[in-house]
Amino acid sequence: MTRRDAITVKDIANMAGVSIGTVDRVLHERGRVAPQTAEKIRRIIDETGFIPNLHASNLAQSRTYRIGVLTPLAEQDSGFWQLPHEGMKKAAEELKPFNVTLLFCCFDRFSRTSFLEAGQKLMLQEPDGVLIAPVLPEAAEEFINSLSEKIPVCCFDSDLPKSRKLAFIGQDAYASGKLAAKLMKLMVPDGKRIAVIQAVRQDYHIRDRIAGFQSAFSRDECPSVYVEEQLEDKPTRNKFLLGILYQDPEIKGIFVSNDSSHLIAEYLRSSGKTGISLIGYDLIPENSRFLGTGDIDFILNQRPAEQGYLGIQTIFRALSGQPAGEKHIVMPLDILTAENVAFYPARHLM
Amino acid sequence: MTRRDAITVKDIANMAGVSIGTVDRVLHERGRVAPQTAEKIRRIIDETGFIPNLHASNLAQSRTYRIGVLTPLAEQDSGFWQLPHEGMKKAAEELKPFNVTLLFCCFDRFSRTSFLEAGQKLMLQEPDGVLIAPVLPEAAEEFINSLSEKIPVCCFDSDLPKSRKLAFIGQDAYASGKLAAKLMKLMVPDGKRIAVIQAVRQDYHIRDRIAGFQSAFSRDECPSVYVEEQLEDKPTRNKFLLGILYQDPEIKGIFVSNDSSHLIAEYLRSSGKTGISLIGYDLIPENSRFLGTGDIDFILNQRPAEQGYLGIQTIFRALSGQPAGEKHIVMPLDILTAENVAFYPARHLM
DNA sequence: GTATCCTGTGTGTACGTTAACGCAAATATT
DNA sequence: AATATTTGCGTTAACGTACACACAGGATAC
Repeated sequence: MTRRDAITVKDIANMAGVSIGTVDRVLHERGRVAPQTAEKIRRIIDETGFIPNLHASNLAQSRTYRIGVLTPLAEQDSGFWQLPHEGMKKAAEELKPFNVTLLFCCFDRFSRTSFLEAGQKLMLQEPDGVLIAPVLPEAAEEFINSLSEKIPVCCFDSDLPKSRKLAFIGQDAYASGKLAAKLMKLMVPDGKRIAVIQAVRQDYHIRDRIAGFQSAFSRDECPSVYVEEQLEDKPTRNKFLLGILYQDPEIKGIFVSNDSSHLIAEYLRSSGKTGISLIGYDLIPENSRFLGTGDIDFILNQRPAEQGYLGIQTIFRALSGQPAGEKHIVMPLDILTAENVAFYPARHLM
Repeated sequence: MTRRDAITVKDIANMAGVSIGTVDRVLHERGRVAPQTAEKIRRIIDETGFIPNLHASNLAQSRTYRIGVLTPLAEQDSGFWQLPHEGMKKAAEELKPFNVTLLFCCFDRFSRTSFLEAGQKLMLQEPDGVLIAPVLPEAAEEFINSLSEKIPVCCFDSDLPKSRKLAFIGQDAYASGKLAAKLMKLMVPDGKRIAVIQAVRQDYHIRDRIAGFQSAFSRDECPSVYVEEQLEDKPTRNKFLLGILYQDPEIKGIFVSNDSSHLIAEYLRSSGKTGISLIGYDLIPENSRFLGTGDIDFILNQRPAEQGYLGIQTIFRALSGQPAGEKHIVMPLDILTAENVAFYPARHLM
C-alpha cells in the first residue's frame, strides 16, 4: 500500500541532459531529434529498463481501439459462432478501461459475396485491427491482402497459412482426429465397424480431423467416410443415415467430423437404434444435451470462447504496442463426456 | 483512435452542485459529507452509471498490492505445487502495471508447526491479501481466524467450508471420481477387478474423489481401497503393490486418488506387469511422461496453474475495489491422455 | 541580404483522480 | 462565554505521459 518509485521519463531526461519532450519524441519515434541525442537516450532507456507508465500513458492519450470481427452468422453451424462471440465480449469487457470496441460483422458461410460484403461494411467503420474466422479461405485471403499493412490481423478456428497475420489461434485438427479414434476404439468392440460422417466439404480442418482419425486404423479396418452436406434437412438426413446403417449393420461407432453430432444422436434415438457409440465436436447446447442423456458419448471441444477471447487480447496487445507472442496459439483438445460436461460452461474462459 | 467522452467526477460534481472533493469523499466513503449531499451524489452516480477512470485513479494513487501465498513446498507432492505457482506468477506479470507483488511462503505439508511458522513469517511482511492452499485444514482455519477482517482471503485446491473467504477455487472432487470410474469401466472388461489407491489420509478432497469413484459401482463390485502413506519410499511401495496384486490377480485397473500414479506406473513397468489400466491425477512432469509411454491411460487434471492465476486475480480484484465474483469457482475436469497431453502445457492458462 | 523553411529542443497544458490542506460555520467542552 | 473541536465543503498540487506550441539557430531560396 506504499508508494512506489519506478523510473520515469523525467529521470531519463535528466540522465541524458535533455527535456522530457525530447525523450518522448524518441520513445514514439516522432523524429526531430539529433541522431546522437536519440542514440544516447535509447541507451539510457535500455540500461535502466525504463517502461512508460501504462496508466499515465493511457490517461494522456485516452485513445480508443476498434477491433473488427468477421465470423459466420451466429445462428449458422447450430449456433456455434455464438461461443467465440462470448469470449470476445468477455475480452472487451476486461479491456473496457482501454476503450476497446468490437465491430461484429457476420456473413453467410456458404456465400462468397456475403463475406466480401461483410468485409466492406467492416472497413467502412475503420477498424484498427481485425479478427477473422477464415471459413472461406480464398475470400478471406483476398480480403486480408486488400488491407493496409498497418492493420493487424488474427485468424482463429481455422488457419490461413499463406496470409499475413499476427497469429493463428486454434486446435491441431489432425491430432484431434487421432484422439477421437482412441476414444472410439475404447468403446467399439474389435471386429465391429466404424463410420465417419463429413458434413462440410471445403473446410481444411475438417479434412484434417478425418485424416487424423483414419491414421489410427490399419488399412483394412479403416473406417469409411460418408459425405452429406444437407444434414440439417431432416428427410435428407434420415435417408442418408438409414442408408448407411442398412448397408452396413455392423457399424457400432460413428465419428462426426463437425458440430452435427446432435443430429445423428437425434436420429439414433428416434429410430430406436442403440449400441452405437457416437463422438463429435463442439459443445453447442444441443450437443451438450445429448451428452447428458448419453446419446453422444464424447465431444471434443476446441474452446471456441477462449479462441475468441485470445483473439481479441492478441490484437489489442499488438495495437497497444506490446510485444507479439507466439504465431500459433494451440488450443488444448478437451474431452467432454456426461460426467464432466457440467463443468465446461460456455463462459468458462480461464 | 478518437477521443472518448466518458463521464467524470467533474461532471458529477457539477450536476450535484458541489466540488469534486466532495464527490471524491463520497466515492471513497471518507466521511465529512452532509448526509443529504452524499445521498444526492450517490443518486447521480447511480443514474449516470459513472465509473471512475481506472488509469487516473491508479496514477494518482500508485499504490502497491502485496499478496501473500501459502502453499506446501514446491518440491512436495512430486512438484505439484510448482504448477499453481506458475499461474500466480503469470497473473503477477499481467498485473505488473498495478504494482502487484507476490509473497511466497511455503510450508511442509505434513507439519502443523511448519505451517504456522510460514503464516507468521508471511504476516511480518504485511500482505494486503492472502491466497492459501489449506491442505492442513485445522491449522489453516486457525490462521485465517487470526487475520484482520480487512485482509481478503482466497482458498484454492481444497476448500475450507467454515472459514471466511472471498472464494474457493477448485474442482468438484466427487464428480472427478465418477468421471474416473466411467473411463475405467471403458477400459476394464466386465468381471475383472479394480483397485483404488489412497496415498494421503487426511485430505478431504482425496476422500471425495474415492467416494465419487465408488459411487459408480454396485455394492458387490465396489473396488477396494488400499491405503499407503509411504509410497515415495521404493521398498515400501514395491512391497505394498506386490501384496495387492498377488492377493488379487484379477485386478485389471488401478485408480490412484492423487498425483502418485507415476509411482505405480513405474512399478508396473519395471515388474513387467501388463494389461492393467491406470488412471491418476495431476499433470506433473512424471505423469506426463508415463502418459506418453502409455503406462498411464488417463490423467484427470484440475488446472492447477489456472487455479493459481485465478486466485491472484480474485484477490487483486477485491483489493482494487472491483465487485466480487462467485464464491465457488469450479475448475473443469480435464481428461488427459497420450493423444492430447502435448496440448496442455503447464503454462497454458487461458 | 532578407525572407522562408527546416531542425532540434524546451515549455506548458491536459488527461481524471486522489488526498492533503484550508477555512468557515456549527457544535461541544470547560 | 470563551475556547476547542468537529463538520462540511472547496481548493490545489501531485501522479507520469502525450502532444501542441514556441523558439532559436542553421540552411536554403530568391
